[in-house]
Amino acid sequence: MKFTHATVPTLKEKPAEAEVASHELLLRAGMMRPLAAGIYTLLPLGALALARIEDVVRDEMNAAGACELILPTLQPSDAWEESGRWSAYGPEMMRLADRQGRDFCLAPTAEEVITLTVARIAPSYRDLPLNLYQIQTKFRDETRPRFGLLRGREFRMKDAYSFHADAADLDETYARMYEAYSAMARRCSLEVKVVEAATGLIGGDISHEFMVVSGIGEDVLVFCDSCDYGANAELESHRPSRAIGSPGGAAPEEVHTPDMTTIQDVAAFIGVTPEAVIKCVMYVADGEAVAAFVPGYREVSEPKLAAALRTDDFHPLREDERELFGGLTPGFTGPVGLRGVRVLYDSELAGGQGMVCGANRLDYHLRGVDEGRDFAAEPLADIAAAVAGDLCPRCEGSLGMARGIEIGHIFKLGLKYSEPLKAHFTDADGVSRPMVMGTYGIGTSRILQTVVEQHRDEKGICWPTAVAPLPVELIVLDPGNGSQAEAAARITGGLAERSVQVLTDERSLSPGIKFNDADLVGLPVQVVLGKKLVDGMVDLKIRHTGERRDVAAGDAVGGVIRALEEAP
RNA sequence: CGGGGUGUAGCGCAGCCAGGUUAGCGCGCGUGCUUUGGGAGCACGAGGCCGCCGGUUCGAAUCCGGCCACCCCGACCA
Repeated sequence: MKFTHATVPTLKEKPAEAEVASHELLLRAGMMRPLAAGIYTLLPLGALALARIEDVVRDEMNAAGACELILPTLQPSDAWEESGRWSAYGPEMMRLADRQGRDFCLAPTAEEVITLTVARIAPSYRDLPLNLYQIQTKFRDETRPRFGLLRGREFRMKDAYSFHADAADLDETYARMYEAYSAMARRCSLEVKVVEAATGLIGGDISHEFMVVSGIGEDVLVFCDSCDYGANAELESHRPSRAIGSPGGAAPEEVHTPDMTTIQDVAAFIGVTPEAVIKCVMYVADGEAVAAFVPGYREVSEPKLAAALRTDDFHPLREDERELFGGLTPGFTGPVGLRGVRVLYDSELAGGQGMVCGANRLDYHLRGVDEGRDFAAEPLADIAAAVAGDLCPRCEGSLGMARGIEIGHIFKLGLKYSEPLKAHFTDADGVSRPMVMGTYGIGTSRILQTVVEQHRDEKGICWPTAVAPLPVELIVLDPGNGSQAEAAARITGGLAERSVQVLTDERSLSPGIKFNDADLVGLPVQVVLGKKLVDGMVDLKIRHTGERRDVAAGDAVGGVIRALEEAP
């Protein structure tokens, strides 16, 4: 493939829109171009890299016994109405109407459609299990698209759906998908951590996310330093390592705390640590006032709060909603004597003694408050976020935090779709039962950018061989030189016989430009044809190490093959 | 959704505050010559609804209003 034919519009300068390295490099290396927010054209090299990644995914799915199919991307609302997600998915779904005014969406995922399809073609337990997947473009009208392909509104994803006669059979496939996903990441040279995750809009009981640890990740992860426990912060569980409260004993006493609305201020003023203060965060959930209490050194976890409240429709109290709390003031609200609002206490508050909290009176706090005696922490719920140093829920290790890029997510769905969409089968006893389902997604375009994020240096991308758009770039320094052209043809032909594709840069440009473009594009092995060819030598460069070798022109093909075998 | 920022040639930017010649610079692009092992030199040249609509003015890239697009931050921690 010629460099010019591949249209590789490299950029010398960083495009203004690129905030993260991988985004910048994909643009500068001429692999993609933006069309609108979160929507990109993949140019030939980008399309090739995506194809390599999707080949890996396809290969592992097939090896795990799944079969590929193609589902419609344009889907009628009916299916989504039946599952209840037409409304539940909200504004994130791209919706449109046809000329008759019938509602459709551009599919963000495909549980409904696959379930309806399988319901009609697999009536018997003899037809199960099934594991069907597709690799397709998906659409989600993200609140805030960003970081190039990492959070796009149009993106590529492999989505698989499995159907089983019982939960044990689902467990088996789930485990196989877990292994397949690990293998895909490995083959893409991505190091993943698997964490327990919330099931969100997809639903179901159990799910695991495949995360690439990265400072630019949008998810916060919690890990144990001694066992394999790992969880997304949105549902982690932890055991506190610090004690709350303070030495006390006496009855509650009001303290004048003018203008002290932060935990820090109040704790310092009264002479206790934040561990002794009860933090009250005020929310409005489904139009009702909710006071969430957590230890002063922690923050409320809104994803956990949503789970505890059983609603997503809540937000922190706004100025104009104060009357819902009977005029109580943020900063001075506490559990003692609080009435007329819904309350939730973080479990850690149970049994706290000698606590400090808002007095429900402007500019006053209470100290010497004991849970049980002065107020009852009911109901208890896990609504606080973890802090580094908390203890593991499973062992004696302690928890640390990291950020991660979610590349894959697998779910045990159970009956969430098969019941409403009536995906029933007849079991061996002649009884009709809903199928037990699983769903497994992996973002291939997101992997594309994640690979770049994890494999690069100051000069450009360093593609791992397995997913490089092409394995070799051949740089012909003087394309007008007959012997160089001849050698280029011979080497390209020799490599083609071994199924090694070559990107040939035979542009009439100065060498520096071609060298720099080659490093920017980052194919694993570079072959340079230049002056040394007179002495029968060519240069070979290993991109990821920068190592250069002189190789006899006659052995160039062998040299490249050897170099590719060594490259990661 | 809330807040902030930016829209001027393919890319990166200046010009705008203090309105007034043919709207500039670097890179890129075209032609010619010279160059050719890490982003070459000279010469000539092409390329702009100054995001869109409206207003103010003798005159608007510049001032005012509205809209659109893109980017960033935040989504309230008391």
